[in-house]
Amino acid sequence: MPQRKGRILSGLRPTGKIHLGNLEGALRQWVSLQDEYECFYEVADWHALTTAWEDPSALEQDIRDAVTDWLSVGLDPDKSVIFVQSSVPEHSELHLLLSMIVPVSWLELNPTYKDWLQEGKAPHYGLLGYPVLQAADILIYRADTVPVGKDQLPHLEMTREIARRFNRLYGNVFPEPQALLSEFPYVPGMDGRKMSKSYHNHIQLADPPQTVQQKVSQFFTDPHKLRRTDPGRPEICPVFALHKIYNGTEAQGIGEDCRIGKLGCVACKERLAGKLNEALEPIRERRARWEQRPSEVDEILAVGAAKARQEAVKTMEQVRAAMKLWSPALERTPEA
RNA sequence: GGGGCGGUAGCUCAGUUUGGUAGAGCGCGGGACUCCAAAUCCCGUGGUCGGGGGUUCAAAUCCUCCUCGCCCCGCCA
Repeated sequence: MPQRKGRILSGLRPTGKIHLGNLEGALRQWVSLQDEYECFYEVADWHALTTAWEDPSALEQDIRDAVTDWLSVGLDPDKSVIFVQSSVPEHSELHLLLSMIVPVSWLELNPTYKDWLQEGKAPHYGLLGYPVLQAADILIYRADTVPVGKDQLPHLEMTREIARRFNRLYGNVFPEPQALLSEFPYVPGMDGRKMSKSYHNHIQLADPPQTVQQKVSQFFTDPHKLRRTDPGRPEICPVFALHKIYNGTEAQGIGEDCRIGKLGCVACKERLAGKLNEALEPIRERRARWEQRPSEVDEILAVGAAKARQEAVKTMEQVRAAMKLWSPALERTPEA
């Protein structure tokens, strides 16, 4: 293995087939980091349970769909460790131990938690502890680098504080993970809000060309541009935002033509759909191949889990030693 | 363990007092209008009324048992 810059842990909750927002917000960067860093990419199925606990029955398929997409966009199991969080039970042990040193007051500031309360919903233990589990995810691999967007910085700061507190109390076990800050293009959905599965405004990588075309035609546009020849405002148009991502060479001209009323929205959308399908086609082809080999996907996850677990087990040995915990012969497993 | 409140459309809820054809808003689908989309207007889709049993000509509504959820109190660790 060549010398790498450091070790990365990143993950996504398995929400099924991934969409353009996931692709631009995380996966594209994951792919590009594979050669420079030692990468651990996690399917955070326990995190998904914080909202899907009532009916987890779809999780299994969602995990398969997500990983199939990950592989289709170029995550390479020979370069990166691709695994499912719950396949590495050591995460839960570290989470438990960390939960002892995390004041509840830190967690009550979490915006997600506060929103939950605001909506009058009954919060549960797991939701409150979400940031602790995130910290465990990162620290258990002794990752020193975490790729994040600006909005995710506070979450990483929590992990750093937890690591500092642990290291001060018990000894220096964890590197304090650094943010690998990067600018992600804003990916709007069909209604102009941020693309998200929960808004139902998303375009999936697995969508067939006709579906992509249809969804693009349903995109929100500048409401001032009522007629084809009316001047539009590309800066507020989600279709233009996507042109900038997927039609880099023509985007500027399209923006100008829109602004002077030379280009109508129908034509503009048709051109975008074409570019989008051009970009998605190779992904779709690879996806079709992976779909025919589900057992290979399972095998990749099994190998990934074994590699991940190897590191996690090592970390937990250090953690138990640092905390001077009772340490029986854990290797002795019950007779089958 | 005790008590209070609640479960009605995909979502938020009204309707229960006084039994009489199950509603509204939002969402969703279609249409009109628009180069699309949005907005607006029109039309439509919407339900084991948590479950069983009972009273009654008739029960979302009254009685009863059960179940689930939230809150408060008590007890134990």
